[in-house]
Amino acid sequence: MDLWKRFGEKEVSHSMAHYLQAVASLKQEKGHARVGDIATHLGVSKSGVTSMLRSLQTRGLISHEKYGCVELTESGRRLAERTESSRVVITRFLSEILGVPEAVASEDACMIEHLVSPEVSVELLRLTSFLRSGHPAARTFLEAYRATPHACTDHSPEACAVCQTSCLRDSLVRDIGESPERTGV
Amino acid sequence: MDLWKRFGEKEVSHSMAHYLQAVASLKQEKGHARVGDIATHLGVSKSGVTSMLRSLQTRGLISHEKYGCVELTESGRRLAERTESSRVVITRFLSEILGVPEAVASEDACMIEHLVSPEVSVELLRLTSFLRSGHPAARTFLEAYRATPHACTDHSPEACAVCQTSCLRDSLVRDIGESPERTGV
DNA sequence: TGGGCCAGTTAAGCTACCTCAACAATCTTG
DNA sequence: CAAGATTGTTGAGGTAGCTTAACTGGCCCA
Repeated sequence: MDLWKRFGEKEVSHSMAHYLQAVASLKQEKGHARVGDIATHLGVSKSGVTSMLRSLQTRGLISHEKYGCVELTESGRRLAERTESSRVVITRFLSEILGVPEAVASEDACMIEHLVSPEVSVELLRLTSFLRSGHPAARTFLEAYRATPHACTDHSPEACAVCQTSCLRDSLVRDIGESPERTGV
Repeated sequence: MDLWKRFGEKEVSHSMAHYLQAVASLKQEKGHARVGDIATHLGVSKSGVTSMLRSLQTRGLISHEKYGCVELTESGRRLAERTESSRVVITRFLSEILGVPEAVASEDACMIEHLVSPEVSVELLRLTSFLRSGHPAARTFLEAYRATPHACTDHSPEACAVCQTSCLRDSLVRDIGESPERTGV
């Protein structure tokens, strides 16, 4: 089970995904993306940008020549778009369906957007979309769901359809609020 | 919007989370966790384990003295348990509710388990649990949901309750299957 | 035309996480 | 109780992704 090692084998790292998104968003905003713009946008040093651009170019995701503007290649553009879509889909699911605070939803989505496979994102979109569609079954379900407290509040694994040997909820709830304070959206 | 920079400020990295889980699982399995066991379990070198143990000890998550067994501290144990619970919750949601293949669900869960906040995990558990509870509204909903194709299949953003300006689904589906082959569960 | 200035690059250094190779400590066994 | 095998540590080296400091390229203007 060396699944965990694939973390380092992802197409792009968390940083890379955000550099790509920065380039895409700057191009859209001001028509071009330069080293300084990217540095400002991401809050990193210009030299950090230069060296990251080198490695993105090696991977064929951007093109950039000395002192020139940065361009996304076709695969870079697709990757940036996909990551962006994942982020939107995840954020909306977390805040509108699960009902977690906006700040938590945004932060979590930002952390995992580049790690979630497109298969999962597209199904998450389908679920969110159906629940928001106004379909009678969705409407009824949401009402019942909002009205029902968590089955595990009585700490009996038998009451919960997911917990098996021990109550999974216990190990989760005790850490809520311990995370670093999240600044407003 | 320096949200993305918090990636590096997480309590533990992906690797650390898996080292902690390895220690927990080895202790449960064989009563003790030694450097060699951990190395084998994770598929890394023993020297890699030694140095990671040093940094986990610095963070107060384990205790380990030269040539001795590794012990989780209280906070290490809690963190390991929480990560493990998140993984189980996420995996079950992805495969049982979203219906993505087991291999995809496991891999995605493994990638994000340590990044998802407990607030989100606990709500995900609540949703999964309610959907599996057999509650009439849940039953009806699942039936209708399984029977309804994705609203965006006609590529009209208007048809989808989530897509706004452009169809989010388009940028996701085109990359499905491009990910590295996933070996069986 | 030669300052001055800003953008961008290079260089050196840091942390994290891994590797392999060599050495040291501990355990096992004759 | 001393080989010898096993287990663990140290050390050097590599990649990724940042930092600061110093240097260079290109432009504008008196």
